[in-house]
Amino acid sequence: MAKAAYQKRRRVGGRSARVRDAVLKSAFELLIEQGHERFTIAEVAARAGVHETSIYRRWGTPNALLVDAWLGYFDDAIPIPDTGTLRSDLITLGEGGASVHRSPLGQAILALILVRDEHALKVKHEYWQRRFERLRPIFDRAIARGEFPPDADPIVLLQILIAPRFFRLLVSIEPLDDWPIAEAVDRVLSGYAPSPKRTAHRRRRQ
Amino acid sequence: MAKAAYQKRRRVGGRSARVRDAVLKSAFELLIEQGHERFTIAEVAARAGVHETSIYRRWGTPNALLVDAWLGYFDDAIPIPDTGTLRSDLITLGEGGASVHRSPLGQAILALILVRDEHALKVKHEYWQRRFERLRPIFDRAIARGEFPPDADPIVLLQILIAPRFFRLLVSIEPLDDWPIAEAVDRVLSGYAPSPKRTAHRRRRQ
Amino acid sequence: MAKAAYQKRRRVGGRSARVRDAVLKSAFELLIEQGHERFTIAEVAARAGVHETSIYRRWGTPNALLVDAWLGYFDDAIPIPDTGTLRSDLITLGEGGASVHRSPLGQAILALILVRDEHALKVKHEYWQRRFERLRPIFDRAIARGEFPPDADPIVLLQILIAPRFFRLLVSIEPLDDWPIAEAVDRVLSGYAPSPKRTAHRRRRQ
Amino acid sequence: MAKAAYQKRRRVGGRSARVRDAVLKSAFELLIEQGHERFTIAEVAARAGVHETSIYRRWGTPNALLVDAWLGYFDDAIPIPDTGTLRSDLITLGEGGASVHRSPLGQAILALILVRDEHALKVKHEYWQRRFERLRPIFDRAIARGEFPPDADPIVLLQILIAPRFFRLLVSIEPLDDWPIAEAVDRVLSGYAPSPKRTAHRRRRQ
DNA sequence: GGATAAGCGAGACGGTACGTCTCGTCTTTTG
DNA sequence: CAAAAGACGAGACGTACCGTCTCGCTTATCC
Repeated sequence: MAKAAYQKRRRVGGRSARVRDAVLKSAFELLIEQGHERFTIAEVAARAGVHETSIYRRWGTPNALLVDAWLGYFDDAIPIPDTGTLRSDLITLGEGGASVHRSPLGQAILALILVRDEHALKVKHEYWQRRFERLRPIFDRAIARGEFPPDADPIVLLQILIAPRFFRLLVSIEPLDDWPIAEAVDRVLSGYAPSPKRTAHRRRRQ
Repeated sequence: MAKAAYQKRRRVGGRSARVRDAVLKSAFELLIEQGHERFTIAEVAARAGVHETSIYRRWGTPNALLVDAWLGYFDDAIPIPDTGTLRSDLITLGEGGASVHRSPLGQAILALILVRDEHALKVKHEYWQRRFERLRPIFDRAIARGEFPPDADPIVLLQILIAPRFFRLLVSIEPLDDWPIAEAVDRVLSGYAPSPKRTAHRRRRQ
Repeated sequence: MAKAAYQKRRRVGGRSARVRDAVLKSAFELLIEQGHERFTIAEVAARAGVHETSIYRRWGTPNALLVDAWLGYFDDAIPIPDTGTLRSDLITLGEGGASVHRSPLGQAILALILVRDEHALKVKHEYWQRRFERLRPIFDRAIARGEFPPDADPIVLLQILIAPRFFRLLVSIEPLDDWPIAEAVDRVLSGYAPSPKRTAHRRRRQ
Repeated sequence: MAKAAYQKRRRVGGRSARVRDAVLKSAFELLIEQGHERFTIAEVAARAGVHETSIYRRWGTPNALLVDAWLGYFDDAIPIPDTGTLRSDLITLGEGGASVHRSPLGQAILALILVRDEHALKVKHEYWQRRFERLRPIFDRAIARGEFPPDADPIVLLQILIAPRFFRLLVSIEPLDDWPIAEAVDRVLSGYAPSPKRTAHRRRRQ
């Protein structure tokens, strides 16, 4: 795994490691404090007490540094709920997401969205694949409880519920507070109710 | 109204108007061709045959120009459907959206999302408010046909259906083709079916 | 002569004259207050309550306006002395010059020196010709008193005595206070003393 | 040692030195060719084959560059004479000055006079102090020959003789050819003749 | 344990874009 | 119709940031 190789290479405490850690830490803090607009290599270097050139040598571009900082420090802020019912799990998830966006961490998320070079796109794609994978247990439990059809794609449901948050933040520019989380969950969940009439949509995603 | 006064002052065809139109046209074309990254005032000025200073005088910043160009030229690219059923209208809408994002116009839309200064945010908010207002007739007709409950907020439904497109484009970086438009419409629409069991959610939005 | 034509055109009291006077007045004040560096047409126009274009129409360039303002308002600040002896006259003259350069009016003088377009050069040349002509009576009186040889050129003497002031202000950048006015007058005047040994230099200037 | 040789090589042929030299050379040439009016950073950069930004980084303003170029390239163009008599030395000096002003180098001198920011003033003050200091040997020799009183300030005499040249160039706008160099020297020198009657003025300058 | 490779600090430079300032001209509007 | 008002063309200035390069030195690694 990447981390082991990294550990071996870095010999915790060496100068390189010190530089690397200081830069990533300063980068992430700067990202949260000032947002994407003011995220400059010069400022990161100054905060980290490191020369700009060292950053260019390692990361090459501000965006690569930004993505690296994001990856290193952005642990999944929203825990995976297990409340006993799917409806409640999904509502908890939605509320967690909204609260993250109200915290300063939200800056970092938005910042990353603005980065659209190839590397960042790849990183983000993989992040969300992992994220959805880690949410799958919610649906495994729901299926076991008979709350969710085994042949439906949970990712579609998740994206339907999660997407409006980003839509309102990024596209339509509306406050998140207005969004009726529970209503949305209920409306959408109806489409997954175990009804004899609705057997139409099978899993279409691999 | 402001527009009338402006029209009166500008005597369509005057030098100012010529400059303004040439700039906006060039700006929008550049935006579509090259995207946000390569959208520079110098290039717009060169294309429009206008001096850079004139652009700075009028718009001040590249972003302001970008927003103005977008407003002036981005007419609603997705027509408002009227196919006879709500389900069919919504699917048509979704397919229209997907096709727009596959066209070069999609560049312009993404470009605007990356602009997050105060003015741009205001413009985008207002654009989407109008957009949703103009889609309301779809639901008026559906209500008349008994396909949609009169006390539900159609905007919530619309955002649920539209948002995943942007989520996949901007956040999770997935192709739009994978998205099951019809399935999503059917799932969500179930939550609005005139069922005796589900009368819970009243309009909560003003 | 230009002045006559101007008088005819100006219609004392008309709008044009009002504009002209306001502009010249503001221009001269600005010149004295802020010096040549900050002398801009925009500022003059603002102070005079006149549109910039009006100034451009009349004067064409900032320098022309500056020269005109200088001409109109810079009356000879140093009176022509008549103290009874040539030595005393020249010392008085020198002290007058030094005191002018210590007053805000000195700004205006320096400002004009920095203007070196053709028109300004011509104006300045003529100004100094007139100035020297007006100082000639000092020497007429001195000749009558036997203090100055009738065949010497007084302008040479005047320039020798006046020039160091400008040299120190413009070239060697030294304070005027250090300059020994009386000593210089005495030293130079020795060369014009009616001595049997020195009859060499006749007038060589036309 | 290797390091010393290396240092030496680097200072002479390093990139920075190359840039610096090219810029100063181009700047001085431009100054002489085109005068102060057309002295722009862009043109200097183009001539030196250097990027404009590099000039801004080093010198900040056009004036600072101009002054630096002047300092670096304006060696004393007028040699210090030693002809055997003070009178002859001073006449030679005056003729040298006049001839410099007739050469293209005169452009550079006038250009510098127009620059009156703080730095330029300081540089010019120091330049003339040095210049006068370097002319002092003329008077040491004259004193030894009994041609100049040991207690008089030679700088006063020098300024009296040099100043008219600048006065006519800058202030009264008259040709230099008209100026009677020898007459002026003779007149002024009379004031320094070792006469028993004239013991008035002692050195007042430190 | 000494040679050697890798990385860092320091400083400049090339390059792109931005935004400002002033001058001078041109067009539009108005009295 | 002439002057006022307003916008534009032109060009220089100065700034910010990005990314590259060279050099000298320190640290880590390897034989």
